[in-house]
Amino acid sequence: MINARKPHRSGRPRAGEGRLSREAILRAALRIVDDEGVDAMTMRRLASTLGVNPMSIYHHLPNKAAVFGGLAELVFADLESAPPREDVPWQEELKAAARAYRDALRAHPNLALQILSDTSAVSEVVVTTVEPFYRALDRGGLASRQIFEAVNTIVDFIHGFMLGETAVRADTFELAPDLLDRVDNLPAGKAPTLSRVVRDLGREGLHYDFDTGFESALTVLVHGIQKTWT
Amino acid sequence: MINARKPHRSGRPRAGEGRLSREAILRAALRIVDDEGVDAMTMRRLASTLGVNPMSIYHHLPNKAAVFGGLAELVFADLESAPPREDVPWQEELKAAARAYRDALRAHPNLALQILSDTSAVSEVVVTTVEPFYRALDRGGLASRQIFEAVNTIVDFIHGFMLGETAVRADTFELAPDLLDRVDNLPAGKAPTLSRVVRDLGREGLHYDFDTGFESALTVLVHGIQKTWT
DNA sequence: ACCTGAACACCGTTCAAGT
DNA sequence: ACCTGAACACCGTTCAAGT
Repeated sequence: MINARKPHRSGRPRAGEGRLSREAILRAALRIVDDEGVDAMTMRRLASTLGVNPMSIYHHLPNKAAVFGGLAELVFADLESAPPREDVPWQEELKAAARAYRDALRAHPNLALQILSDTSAVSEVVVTTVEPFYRALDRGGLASRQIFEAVNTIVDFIHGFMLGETAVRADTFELAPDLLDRVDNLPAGKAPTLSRVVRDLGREGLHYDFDTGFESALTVLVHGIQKTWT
Repeated sequence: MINARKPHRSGRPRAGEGRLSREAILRAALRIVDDEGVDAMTMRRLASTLGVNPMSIYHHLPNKAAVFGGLAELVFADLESAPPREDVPWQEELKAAARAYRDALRAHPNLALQILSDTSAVSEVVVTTVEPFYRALDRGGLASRQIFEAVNTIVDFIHGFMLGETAVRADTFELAPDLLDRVDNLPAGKAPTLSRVVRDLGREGLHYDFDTGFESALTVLVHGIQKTWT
């Protein structure tokens, strides 16, 4: 219970004292989520951080879901300012859009899962956030329907990727101890190809690097879009 | 509180009466999740369905997270029996693996999000479940490292796709009313390409079909893998 | 209009006690 | 060994009352 202030006594806030506002509440909520994770972000905890009665929050946001919805906005707000770049091939522009999108989610790892699983938050925010993808693919000469499908594919990939990335703390993690063990403990012949691949990679020191994995996937996706639709 | 049985009186279960077991608990839990969603699946509710004291469950599973972990196993268990098929090109085998993986998750839409966001559940289960992907790509002639990256890309895509698909009830939903409205309400010039594409699609009746979107993405991914690594 | 206090209907889990 | 009952330390939210 760090940062807790005494609740006001009843009635209007004293003059000069910062009053509660949607923005102040969301800022405090984001801090809690970033520092301690989504489970720590309870309405009671949030109120205590703000030095306020739990119920006061409900005058600015209708419920807890709305708090997380507001946080989704906050996270994607950083993303809207990416400037058009016509000095690189459209393929590079597309990759840049994907990297920016990933970075926005990565800036608040504890929040990513919450955002990705909140339908209304995602759809609300994705709309205003995908323009760079659309622009790049438009420059690539794709038809509207193709642009639409391609963007969905890339965005879905990024979401799935972030699910994995934000679930793990480090940028790089050793699959070897974990994965090799598990594969070795499988009944013989259960997953022969998987076993062989994992052992092959084990030799070169099986570590997984998220940046490399992301770039590798972007290459595949861009190649695929090109081959399918240009 | 449908299906609730009277709790036993204290002591051992009467002879002949089905005793509590990990399996019976998980089956009941899956039923609750499928019927009423993850939020309804509380330990107390689960116990009441089983006609048992809430604490009895803890003798078979250490906590609530373990219950959901067990459910993840259950869902993926259906997947392990897919037979090798060498009568189709490796590209088709790869797509078939992806479709089977999606179907397994789709069979329990309410559980999908829970599974996807549970790191330990996913990693535990994915290992035994990805062999068909590995086999297909091996037949495609990719090197171990490339197989590894390609599988990660596809699986991440499927996860992201399922995030979207399971968040929405219907197989098909009309983007038009929602999306068109939202795009029209954007400040002029904010997202010109997105606006144009959405209006283009609006003309042909902008509905989104998950099956079509999934197949379209598979084509892109397979093409991309081919172009990048073969 | 904005904030508070008490209360309601829940949670997951620990712990000691029953048989 | 397996199950129970009571209790602990929480939740989100409603509602009536304060200023």
